[in-house]
Amino acid sequence: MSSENTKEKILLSARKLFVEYGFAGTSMGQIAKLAQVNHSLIFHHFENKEKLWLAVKQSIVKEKNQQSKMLPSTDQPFYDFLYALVIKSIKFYRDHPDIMRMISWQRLERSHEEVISLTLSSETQSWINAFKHYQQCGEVNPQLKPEFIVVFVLSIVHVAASDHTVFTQTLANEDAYILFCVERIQKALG
Amino acid sequence: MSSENTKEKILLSARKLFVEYGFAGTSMGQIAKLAQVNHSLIFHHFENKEKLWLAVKQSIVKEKNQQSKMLPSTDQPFYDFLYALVIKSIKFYRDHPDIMRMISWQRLERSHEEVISLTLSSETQSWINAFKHYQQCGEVNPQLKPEFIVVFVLSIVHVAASDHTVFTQTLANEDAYILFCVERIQKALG
DNA sequence: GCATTAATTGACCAATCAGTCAATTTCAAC
DNA sequence: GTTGAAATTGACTGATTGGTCAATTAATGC
Repeated sequence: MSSENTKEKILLSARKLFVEYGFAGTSMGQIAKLAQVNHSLIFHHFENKEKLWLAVKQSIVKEKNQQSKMLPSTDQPFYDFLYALVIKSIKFYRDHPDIMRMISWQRLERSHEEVISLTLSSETQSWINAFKHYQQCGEVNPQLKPEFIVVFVLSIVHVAASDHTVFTQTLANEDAYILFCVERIQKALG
Repeated sequence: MSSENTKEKILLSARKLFVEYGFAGTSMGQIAKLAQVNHSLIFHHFENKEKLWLAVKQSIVKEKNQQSKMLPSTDQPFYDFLYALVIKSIKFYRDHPDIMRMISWQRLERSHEEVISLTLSSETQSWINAFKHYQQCGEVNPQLKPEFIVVFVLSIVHVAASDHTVFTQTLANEDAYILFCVERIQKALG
């Protein structure tokens, strides 16, 4: 069963390089070298570069869907729920940096392809339902559109998890910022 | 003075292609073709691909600093200030899509280079001062760290301006969402 | 053990890559 | 009008690109 093994090796090497350097920035030669397989083997197993890219993307989608950040219980007070949600989301992004990078590459250099949609929006619906629940409890302002709340919260979480270097070179005390976010979101939605 | 003209043509074509396809995804041949100049002329005017990239980046930084989104007056009530700030920022991003794309390319494929820092953080200080002012007025909670406020607001604005397709395929009524953001931020910071 | 299928190899391809260079043209100053 | 410098050209390079293909090797089913 060396076949599946090498195919896996190629896929892993391709993933490493694609995530790091993107589609255009990665060559088949580099992938072969990293995977320590013959150049032509890649084409035998994955037809061409496009297909290999899609295979890598699919493997990331799969990983994302498997280890999907489960929603915290909605039985607890809203603040606890929100805190757990934010922490869990940030941890998820931190633990799976490939996903965010792949999404970014896709948006920049492969925005035309929609065959496999690699987005963060797949779990939106369960988030919406959770917020609706807290609106019925009276812990969240019932006049607010749940869809807006989700985008609002996700924006903040997304930047907190990975992106804040865009806005400030250094953000002293990241943990304090996360706490800040949770408290401000609660206040905003209450 | 055809010289400066062709140099400008090359720079504009390079910018168009770099912004669209990134560094690795753009070839000198493509640039020459688009600029309708001889291939070798590019090297005469810009030495090599790296230098050309830096020149493009610098031209974008220049444009950004010139047409920098001025801070709204802090003489008005906080809500009006905040609303103007958000609208202005979003409009700025929408009117200058090259800037955001270039920042994204830089972060993905050229994270090593810091010669010219193309960031959104250059105006952070004036934002901080504005928020401090409203904290003294009592319109913004004085216990909140101004640095945190800036990152918090910028996260929301950034996504509202360009990014929300990451989270939801379609966000019905974007204007309503912007209003939603302003109101929620005000509540969060009050 | 034999036949069939799949995995693996290395040689090869045309196209494209960034970059060089000598020769020529253009232009401006005197 | 001559001269010197800069702009422009086209031919060229060696390396790399994605991809093919026939031949060889290894694994599998019977």
